[in-house]
Amino acid sequence: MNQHTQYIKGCNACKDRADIFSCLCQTELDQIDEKRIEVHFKAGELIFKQGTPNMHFLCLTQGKVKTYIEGYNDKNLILSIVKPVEYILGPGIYADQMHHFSAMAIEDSVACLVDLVTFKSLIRRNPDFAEDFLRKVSLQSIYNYELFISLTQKQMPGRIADVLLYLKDKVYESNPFRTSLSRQDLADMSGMSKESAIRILREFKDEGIIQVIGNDFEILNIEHLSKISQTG
Amino acid sequence: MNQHTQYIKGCNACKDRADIFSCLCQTELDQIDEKRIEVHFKAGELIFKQGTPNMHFLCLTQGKVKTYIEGYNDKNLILSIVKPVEYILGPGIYADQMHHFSAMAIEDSVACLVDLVTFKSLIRRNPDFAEDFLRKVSLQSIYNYELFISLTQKQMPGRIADVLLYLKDKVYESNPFRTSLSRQDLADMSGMSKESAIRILREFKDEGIIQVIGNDFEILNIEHLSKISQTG
DNA sequence: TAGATATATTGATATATGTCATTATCTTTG
DNA sequence: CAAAGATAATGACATATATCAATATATCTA
Repeated sequence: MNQHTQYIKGCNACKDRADIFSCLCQTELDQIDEKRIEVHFKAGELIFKQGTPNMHFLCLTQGKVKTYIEGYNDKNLILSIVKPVEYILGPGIYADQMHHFSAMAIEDSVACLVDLVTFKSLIRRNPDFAEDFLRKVSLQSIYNYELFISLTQKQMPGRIADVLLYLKDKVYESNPFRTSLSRQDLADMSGMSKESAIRILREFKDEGIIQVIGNDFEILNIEHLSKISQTG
Repeated sequence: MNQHTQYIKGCNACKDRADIFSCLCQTELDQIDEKRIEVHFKAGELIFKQGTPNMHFLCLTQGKVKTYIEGYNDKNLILSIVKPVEYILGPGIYADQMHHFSAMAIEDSVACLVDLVTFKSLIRRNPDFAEDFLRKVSLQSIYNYELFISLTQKQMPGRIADVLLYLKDKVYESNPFRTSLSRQDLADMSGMSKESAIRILREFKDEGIIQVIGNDFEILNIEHLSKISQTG
C-alpha cells in the first residue's frame, strides 16, 4: 500500500490496526477523519518540542519516532521508540496543554494529527473509548516504572541489555534487526555517555552475546543477555 | 476533628478537600460512601504490595504514605510521599489489575478504600469525573518525567537538593520541617546509597545551606539549593 | 571521486559513587 | 535504668562511569 492509497482510505483503513479506535462507531470515526491532518516527516525532523503547546493527539501510521526528555547540558533521555500504528500520548493533554517531552522522526514517517477538542469530546461521549484510552495511558505508565528501575538500579551492562531486548521485542520484533538509532541514541536510551554505550556493546560482542556490524544487530545469546538484564 | 466524627461524616465531609470528587452529585458520592472501607495503618505498616492484585482505589485522609518500586537487591525507589487528601493511583487499575509499586505508611495513617467496580462505573457514567481523573493521572505522569531527569541526569548534590525542595514544597509545605523519613528513605528517593545521602547532607550543612538536627530540617539558603538543583 | 563533515571507536585519565568496616547516636524494651 | 537493637555518621578503599583526546570509519556534498 503506497502513501496515496493510505491517505484516501483514511481512518477506516487504519481502524483495524489502531486498537483504541476500534470501539468508535462509524459516525465518531468520521468525525476524527474529518479533523485529521496527515503529515509526512523526514528522518531527523522534529515532530513536536518539549515546552511548546500540545494541540493535537498524534497517531503514527508509518516510520519510527523517538520520544525524549530534554534535560540539562544538552543531554536527552529517550523514553520510547514508537512504531506504527501507535499513539504518542503526552500527559499535557489533560493537564497544562503543553508538551513534556519532544518527538523526532528517526525514519521517514507519517503521522495523523487530531485536534484535541474533537478527541476530548469523544472521550467524554464514549466511555469505551475513555476506558481504552486510560488503558493505553496506564500501560505507558507501567513501562515507565520498569524504565525507572532499569535506569536507577542497574549498572551499564544491565541497561544496555534492556535496550537491546526492548529493540528486539518491542520495536523491531525480529532478531537480527537493523536500527536507524545512532550510538548516541542508544546511550540516551540507557542514560550513559555514548563512549560507555559503545564499550559495553563491544564487551557483549567480545563475549559472543551479540553480533554488531554497523547498525545491524543480532542477539546471539538471548538467555545470557536476559540474565545480564536481571542481575543488573 | 477526631477520627470518630471523621468517620460519621464520611465522604461528604471529605468532599471539599478531595478535588476529583467535587464533580460527583450526591447520589454518586453516596454510592462511594456505601462501598467505602476506612482503614487505619500504623507507621511502618504496608498498605499494599507490588505484585499483588489491585482491587481498590485508595484515598488517604490522614497521615503520610510513601509509594515505592521494589527493585533488585532489596533496593527501593521511592516515587512519592502522599499526604491527605490525596489518592494513590496505580496504573494497574486500567491495565492488569496488579500493583506496580508498594505503599507503606510512614506515619499513622487513615485511608479509604473504594472498590474498583464502583469507581470504574462512575468513570464511565460521569465524564467530568473521568476528566478529573485523567487530569490527576496526567499530573502524576508529568511529575514522573521530572523525576526521570533528576535521577538520571543530575549528580548526587542535585538529587538531594530536589528531594529537600520536594519535601519543603510538596509534602510538608513549611520550611523548618520535621520528617519521619529515615536517611535510607532519603537515599531511596534520590537513587543513591544511604551513606552518600548522609555525606551530601553534611556537605550542605557545612556550607550553611541547610540545618539538620536529627529529623528536623531547615533550608537556610533556598536560592543556593535551587541553583544546585538546576546545575545538577 | 575527493574533500569535508559527522559518527564511531579506542585508550588514558579523572571523578563520582558504592561498599565495607567502625564508631556514634538514638530508640526501644525488659 | 541498662542492655539491646536500630539508625546515623564517618573514613578508607574499590569501582563504575564520565571526560578528554586521538584516531578510525562512515556519510554527505561539491
